[in-house]
Amino acid sequence: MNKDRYNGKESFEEWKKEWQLEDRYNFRTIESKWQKIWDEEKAYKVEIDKSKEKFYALVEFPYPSGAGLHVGHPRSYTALDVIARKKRMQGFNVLYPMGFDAFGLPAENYAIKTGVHPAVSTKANIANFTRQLKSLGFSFDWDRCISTCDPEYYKWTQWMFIQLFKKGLAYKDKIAINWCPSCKVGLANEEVVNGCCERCGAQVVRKNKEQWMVAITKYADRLIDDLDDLDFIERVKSQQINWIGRSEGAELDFELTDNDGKVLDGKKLKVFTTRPDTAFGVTYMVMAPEHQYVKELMSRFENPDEVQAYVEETAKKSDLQRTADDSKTGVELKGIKAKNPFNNELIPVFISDYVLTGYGTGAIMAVPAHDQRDYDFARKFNLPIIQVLEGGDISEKAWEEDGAHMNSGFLNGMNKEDGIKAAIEYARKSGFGNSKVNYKLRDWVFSRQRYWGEPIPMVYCEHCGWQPIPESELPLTLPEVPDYHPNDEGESPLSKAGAWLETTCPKCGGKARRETDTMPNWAGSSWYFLRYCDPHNDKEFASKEALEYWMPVDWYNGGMEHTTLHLLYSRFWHKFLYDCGYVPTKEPYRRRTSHGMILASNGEKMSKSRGNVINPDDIVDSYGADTFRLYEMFIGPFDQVAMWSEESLMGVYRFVNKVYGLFKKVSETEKALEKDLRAMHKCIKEVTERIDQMKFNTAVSSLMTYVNYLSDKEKIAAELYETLIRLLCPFTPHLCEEMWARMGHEELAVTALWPQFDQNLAEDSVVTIAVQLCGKMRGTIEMPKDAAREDVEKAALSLENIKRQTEGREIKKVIVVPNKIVNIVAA
RNA sequence: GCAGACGUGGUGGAACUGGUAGACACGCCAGACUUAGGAUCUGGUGGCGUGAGCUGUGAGAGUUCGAGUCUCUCCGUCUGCACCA
Repeated sequence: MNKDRYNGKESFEEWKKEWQLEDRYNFRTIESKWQKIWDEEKAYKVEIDKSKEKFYALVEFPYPSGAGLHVGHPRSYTALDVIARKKRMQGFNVLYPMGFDAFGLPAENYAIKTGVHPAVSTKANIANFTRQLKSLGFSFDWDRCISTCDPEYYKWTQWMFIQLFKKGLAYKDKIAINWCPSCKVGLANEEVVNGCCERCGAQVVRKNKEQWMVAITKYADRLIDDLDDLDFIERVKSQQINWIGRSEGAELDFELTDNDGKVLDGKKLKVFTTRPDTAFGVTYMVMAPEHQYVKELMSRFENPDEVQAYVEETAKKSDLQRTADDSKTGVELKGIKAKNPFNNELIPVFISDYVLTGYGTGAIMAVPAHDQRDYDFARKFNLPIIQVLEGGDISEKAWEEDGAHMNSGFLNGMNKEDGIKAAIEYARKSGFGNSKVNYKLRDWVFSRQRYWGEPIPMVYCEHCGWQPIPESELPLTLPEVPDYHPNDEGESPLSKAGAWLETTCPKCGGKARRETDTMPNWAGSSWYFLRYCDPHNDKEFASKEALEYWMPVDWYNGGMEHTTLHLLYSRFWHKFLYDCGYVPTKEPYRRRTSHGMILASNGEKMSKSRGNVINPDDIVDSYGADTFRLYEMFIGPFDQVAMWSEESLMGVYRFVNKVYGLFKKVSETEKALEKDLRAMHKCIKEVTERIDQMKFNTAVSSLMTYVNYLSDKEKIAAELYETLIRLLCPFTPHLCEEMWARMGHEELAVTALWPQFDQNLAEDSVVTIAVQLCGKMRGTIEMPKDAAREDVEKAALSLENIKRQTEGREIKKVIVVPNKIVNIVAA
């Protein structure tokens, strides 16, 4: 017998004497007692058990920052903890793991400031997070805890990168990347918010650098199409689709010529357009200032100085400056023309910064009559505007709606769809173009000029180029470096790692140098849910058996801010592993939900600088973990933002104490009446359904209603109270565990069975029916459930109120909605 | 500008396929009780009206026996994307 459970007493009887004297709920001793017992008995440890149905609940693992847990974290963790606990009580084999996304910039910045090695501070932070998470009583299987900065973990992240490289999906390229001059680091498109660094807010500039890239664009179509079968909340789906930005159109070649129409050999200007059918309305062409032809043709221009000046001016601008100002600027490339392949007309060519180098081909055909941007530009530079779609007035602005084609040769009279088809067909036959799909999504910039990340397991050999290190040498561990500063040239601190850098080429055995960039912290989090399935495996990242049993994740909850970052990356990464045959499912997550943020009581974001941060430790200390958990579930609709309110928290605190106090009224001899059972079954039904629907706030109000009902009673039948304890257990496990033990149960409450409801008892036997006169409420009648229509009608018409008000009026019609309403329509 | 979500008491928010608007909680008011505790308990609480009653879900119209819910127009808030050809 576990003496801990009886507060050190020898028997249940002796312990009973102790708590019978207690009046108030002492959450401090009770919560820590059960946390210790759960820990010792490994109550949440889970193994593969094929006799049971599995359920994999997942929350985004935190970055272990020095600030500790934020009140936002437990909103997500408690929600899925409630779901995991309920599923466990319903007999599922539940995997609910936790770990740490431990590589990242703050640890490195801290190291720069203090000299403390990131590994040291990260370890301390993980210990603090673990303590905090345990103090909240989450049912994580701590034996499966992982950390992305652990070499045993990042060995596999590196291994997966090598697989990407081998399949040609990881490549080194010199491109203009987003460069944060403050962090001195390259950023992925997804990390740039409004032209600024997501992390520090500095304006991002373009910088040409050799970078490791990962070809996520190869998966663009599948990342869109496979969303169809997934149970993701709509805004996640639409944001991902929007971000990938698929658009169908055509690529067309426009030959470049000199002023007299003599074709310049090999210089065809390729453009992408979604409307090839408007080609007869093209009156000029525009290239991005970065376009390679600008450099290549410079000697031909009659105004090279002007062109060069514009190119330089554009290069100096940040992306933000470039997009903030939408007035059109540009320079004509004098001395060259483009030839419209549809009508062989010669048209001028410009450079302008409204054409982006990163999208399509970096050049456009301009149709000012039907595109507002082209229209603005044409007006400013006095270029002709030719209408080719009927229906609009183009004297003031572009006509961007649909209309039959005009001034368009063989396309005249066609609608949009046919016109596009015909134009592409013509281009294809004539050999100057074809249909083409374009994406806003860019390949993933995978290099970071940083210390605290996974080393990229590649070496450069003069003879053999980039080579992956042999897989037997993994993990390639992070070397020690004299200091953690990146330099202004954008070289990683690893470039100072001395002897570590020098190695031999795995192919030719000659001299080779290691890559010094590290991976972005989205790398480790792209596959962590796979490692949870088999976290201690040193032969594979996870065994086939474990992956086949546990995958996919059944329910994944996390922040909206990760929709186009982590969530997209990890779906891609997973699909890649699937294609290689390493994972059994083509998608990692079956269901994805998202919680709303928790704001300070005045509606502002909680932040250190505003000084309005609520520390979970303080709340646990003052009110207990159960109150904290329950409050976060009661605070409002789970998917919406919520404001922290200590006063509302008090209400929940009272409720928790009330449940404790109710125990005194529980009587073994008391029998539950039918009315009691109806209240109970109704509560079971509502709580069960509402948890599944993620309506935690109303699930809690059902429990409150039931508790209010019970507290009106003199004595409470044991059955009624036990059911309450089981229903409440996922929300407030410590309290429930204690009360469950006091009810005399030897097994843990967290392993108890989830109550079932009886549909007949969950509904009322007597219903209150509203009586309306011409749609206005006049009174109510009590009727047995499913009473006959005539009886209901009769009862309604005999209501005092109705009699009085219908006197002398003709009753035209009586509408009876069973068990709901009677509407009497009178003249 | 584009896309999406939303708008309900003093406050957070309930209301399943159109069917008693305001569940549950906070706050407030009145009372009880007390070895004073973050007390607790009882009753009340959308607005107007002594009352029967009237009125009420951002504004206006419409469909319907009946609209918070459906349709249209407008106003407002939030989120995401933003010169994507």
